[in-house]
Amino acid sequence: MSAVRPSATDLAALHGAVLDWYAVNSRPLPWREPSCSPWGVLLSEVMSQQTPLGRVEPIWRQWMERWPTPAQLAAESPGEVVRAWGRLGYPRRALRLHEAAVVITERHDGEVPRHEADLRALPGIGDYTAAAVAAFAFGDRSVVVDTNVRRVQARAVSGVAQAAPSMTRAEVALAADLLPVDDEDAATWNVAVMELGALVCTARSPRCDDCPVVGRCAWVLGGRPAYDGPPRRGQKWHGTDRQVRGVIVQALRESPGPVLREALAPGRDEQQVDRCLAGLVEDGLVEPVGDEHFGLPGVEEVAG
DNA sequence: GAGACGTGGCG
DNA sequence: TCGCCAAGTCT
Repeated sequence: MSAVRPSATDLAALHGAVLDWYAVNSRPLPWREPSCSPWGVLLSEVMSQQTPLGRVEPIWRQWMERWPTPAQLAAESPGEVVRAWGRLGYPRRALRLHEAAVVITERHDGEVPRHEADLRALPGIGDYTAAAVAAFAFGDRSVVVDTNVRRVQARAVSGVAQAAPSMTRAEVALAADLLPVDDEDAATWNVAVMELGALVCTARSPRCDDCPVVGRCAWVLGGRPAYDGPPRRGQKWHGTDRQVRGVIVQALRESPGPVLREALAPGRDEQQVDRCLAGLVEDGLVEPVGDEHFGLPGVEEVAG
């Protein structure tokens, strides 16, 4: 990626256009309310990893109702947390959220840490989420780079149809260059660029007619050239361990207590089921109970 | 750094 | 229909 960097004048115009657009077009998500706690913000960010926001919102509301503080989640059994995760996907996130709640309770006096480095040290919190929580919960001038930001930057600044398969240092450096100097503007800018990527500068069919920066978009100005980088690795699904793991965990979510091994994933290859079970136990998502049963961790009541 | 890791909706 | 994709993280 070339080290394109807009001039100060262009940068100011870019900031103005995007911030104005956001002021009018932002979605009223509950975790964007000023009254939302840092814990609520952290929850929303982890739930949103690789997951459409529409699916996140109802679960987020349930969690905030049930566990309004880290200490309350920490006091819950991991299994009930995995159950409450529902079908959001990647249930290890639920487990890590529980672990993070324990760490916050024991080492941070029950308060979500406000510094990016401390956030980054929590289980399940990577570079993106640490920066996002620091920015959105505490108003930090952190550099937030997610898939939306990467795509908007790729098009508007670098002039290519899409970003590379994995994030580069150059992309982070560019995002840092684009960040407004003012703290408050920076925090809004971070969420505004993400929102622009989510609503207008989308992956499939970007709505350039509705874009506040179409007039200064390097990709549009360059005639919207097709992507010519390395292909993204496609994810297999049918028949994979991943699918069987999903079947097993869902069966356990639907049962009040441990389930007989044979009833976990009926009709599936036995060897594969055993392998997946071993992996799930290793991950802490499933717990063996007695000789032939498996349950969600810490959920011991036997099904009728 | 490549690959694993859920789930469901959309073009 | 079916591959692509969605506010990534961890090993």
